[in-house]
Amino acid sequence: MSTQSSKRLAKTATDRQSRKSWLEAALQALARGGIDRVRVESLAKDLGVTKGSFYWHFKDREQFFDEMLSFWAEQSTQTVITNVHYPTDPAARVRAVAEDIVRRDLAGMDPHIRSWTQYDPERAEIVAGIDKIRFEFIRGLFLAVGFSKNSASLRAHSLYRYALGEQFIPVKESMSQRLKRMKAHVNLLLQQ
Amino acid sequence: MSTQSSKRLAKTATDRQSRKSWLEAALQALARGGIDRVRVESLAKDLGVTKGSFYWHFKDREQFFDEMLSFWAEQSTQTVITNVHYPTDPAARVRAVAEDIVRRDLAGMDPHIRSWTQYDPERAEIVAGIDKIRFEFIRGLFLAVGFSKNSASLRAHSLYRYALGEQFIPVKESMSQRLKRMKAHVNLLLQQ
DNA sequence: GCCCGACCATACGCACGCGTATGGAAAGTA
DNA sequence: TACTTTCCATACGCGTGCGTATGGTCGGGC
Repeated sequence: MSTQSSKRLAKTATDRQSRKSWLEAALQALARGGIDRVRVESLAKDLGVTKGSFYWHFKDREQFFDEMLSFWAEQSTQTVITNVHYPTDPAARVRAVAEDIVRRDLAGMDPHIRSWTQYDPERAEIVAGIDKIRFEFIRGLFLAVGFSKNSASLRAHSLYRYALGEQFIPVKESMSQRLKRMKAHVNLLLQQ
Repeated sequence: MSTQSSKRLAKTATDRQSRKSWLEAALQALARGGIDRVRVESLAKDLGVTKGSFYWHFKDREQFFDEMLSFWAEQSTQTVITNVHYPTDPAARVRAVAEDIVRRDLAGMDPHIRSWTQYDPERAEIVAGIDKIRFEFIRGLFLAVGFSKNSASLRAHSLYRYALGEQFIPVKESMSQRLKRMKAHVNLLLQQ
């Protein structure tokens, strides 16, 4: 029984791959049309298979949604915090991270994830956890610059909320414009 | 034929009232569960009537959605810009408006409207129009303080995006906390 | 008192999409 | 080669919710 369950947990490589392709297709669909467009038969069509595959890999749509959120959370925190070969100068680090946020967010999933999970308390809680992690990371950057705890919190809030707000503005703007504004905004935050 | 059409346009008072009650119920439902929960039979139940009423007042769900958006846009721009007996001192005006934004947004429809219209280009365009109006209003406030065109634009962007980002943070925070942070943020923007 | 139009109730057809049941191919295992 | 496991295809039942068709009620003009 223990061997059985362990074998059950240790999925094969193709299994993982197939699951992953479902999740990736789902996030793409989410970004294009919201959670309402994430439908198993539609995704199956995109992947060139049928529902049979879906219900082999996943229990049902709800559990699939949970995995979507985990999938996003994982690759989201990774790209933000870990993958950093940023400058050592504290102020320069802030600028570099801010630029990265703009760049990542343009093709980002954040607004779609939020628009979706907003009405589901449990999932909203998970997103709030991600927010907290990111916030603390940014706050640490400002602390390193030399701001007081309160000042650093305030500036981290300003930066994070600015980035969030930026995502929900559906203006057709070039990335350079957004980058330019973000730089100016960061300049304000780094003052004094 | 002209009398007929004019009579068709001039709805009765109860007619208007009934339509309005449908729209108000719809916005409430939108705020609670997103556009997916805005369903005619559900709204009918809330209003204590049946679908018959809905399809008497509105053509179909899509047209009803259009009216929802118009309804929100109208009362949204009104409360933001027109209804102002704000201080005359420019800087004080900025602070007063910023506070009002926080207060209004806590019970606001903005995130729900955005989460909904985001995936519909035509409706997103309408929301973008509202954004523009608000932005210009805020920009005018900073111009009145004495900032240059560029500086005023930047600061208006920062303020508006901050407010937007704030709406999408589902943290259980008291209004006083949010107000406090907003004040601090505005202080940053009013510097120099 | 009759009629007409405004307003809503009731009942139905229909599409869409979820989940399930079952079959089948292909690859591994003995 | 027989048997099992993995993975997907096919077909169906079923609920939900939209739109429509039709009937009913009630007040206001003539």
